[in-house]
Amino acid sequence: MATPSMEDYLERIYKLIDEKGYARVSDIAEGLEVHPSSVTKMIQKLDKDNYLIYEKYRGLMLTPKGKKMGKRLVERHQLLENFLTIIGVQEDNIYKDVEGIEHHLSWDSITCIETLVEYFRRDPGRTDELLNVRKELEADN
Amino acid sequence: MATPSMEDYLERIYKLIDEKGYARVSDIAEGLEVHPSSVTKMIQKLDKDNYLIYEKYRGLMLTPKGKKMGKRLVERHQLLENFLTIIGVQEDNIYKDVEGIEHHLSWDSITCIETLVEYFRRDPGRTDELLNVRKELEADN
DNA sequence: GGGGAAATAAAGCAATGGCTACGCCTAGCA
DNA sequence: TGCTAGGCGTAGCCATTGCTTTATTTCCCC
Repeated sequence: MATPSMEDYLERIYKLIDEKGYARVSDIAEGLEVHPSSVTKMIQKLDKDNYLIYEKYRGLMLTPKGKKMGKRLVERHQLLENFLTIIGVQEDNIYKDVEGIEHHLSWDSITCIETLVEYFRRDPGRTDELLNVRKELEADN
Repeated sequence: MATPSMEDYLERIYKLIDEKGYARVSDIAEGLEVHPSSVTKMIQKLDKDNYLIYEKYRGLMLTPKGKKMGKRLVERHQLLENFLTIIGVQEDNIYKDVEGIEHHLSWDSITCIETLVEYFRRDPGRTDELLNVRKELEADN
């Protein structure tokens, strides 16, 4: 099983490859705000766990396993951002909260949240009603 | 700011006091599945941070700050369980997921989730509709 | 072929939390 | 009142997770 940090790296790597076609150590380091040496170490771990194939100084390639996981991680992150946005969490809190919880939810929960987001997407009136509940609760104080 | 583990202890302590009137080291240890010595250490930390007043061998008392926080933590835990239940997460996953995320959500997010839970509570038809969305999504695969 | 940017290796540190071993209190029984 | 068992406390240690620092290596391009 991947640790939270491994997931962060994998997510970042997937995104970089998706956007630029490759993932360099320095780009990964910059994105995650860590030093390059930390990246090298983690890449070696990800290689050992077969998420990617790593060749020193040459670069890396995601394995099918790594691609699949990376994709899920990126989608999961996006989903959670959408979810928090929909229910009315302030922009400033969203990023940190997603960072905090994304590694701790079962795929079962993720699926259910997906459903929930789809539920609100299908009928915007539902979001309005949610907002009404909010206003009422706020009025009660 | 309290660390995740501090929150777990505080939550447990609050619950014990609420239910039995007092919180003994051994009860806390049992509840959290740790050794008593770990409990003593953490209690000292919680005392230092003014969540409780601790007298060796005598027991402990939550301060107003500790009571307030403990209450919030217990309620937060319950809320998250309710939330996951409502959206259809399997029982077996709920406890671990709540354990995982409870320490990583801003109070803003908690409030929004509270609203969401209230939204579904007010009209059970909404839960039915959510279930319908789920069935449709499942059918699509 | 040499210089500099990028990458890697090795060692170490810091935070968090837990455990073991042992010694100390104190309630409750005799 | 005094003893003792069980609960509690202290000190020191360990593991994990990640990150940094420093020093070295490699690659690429002029």
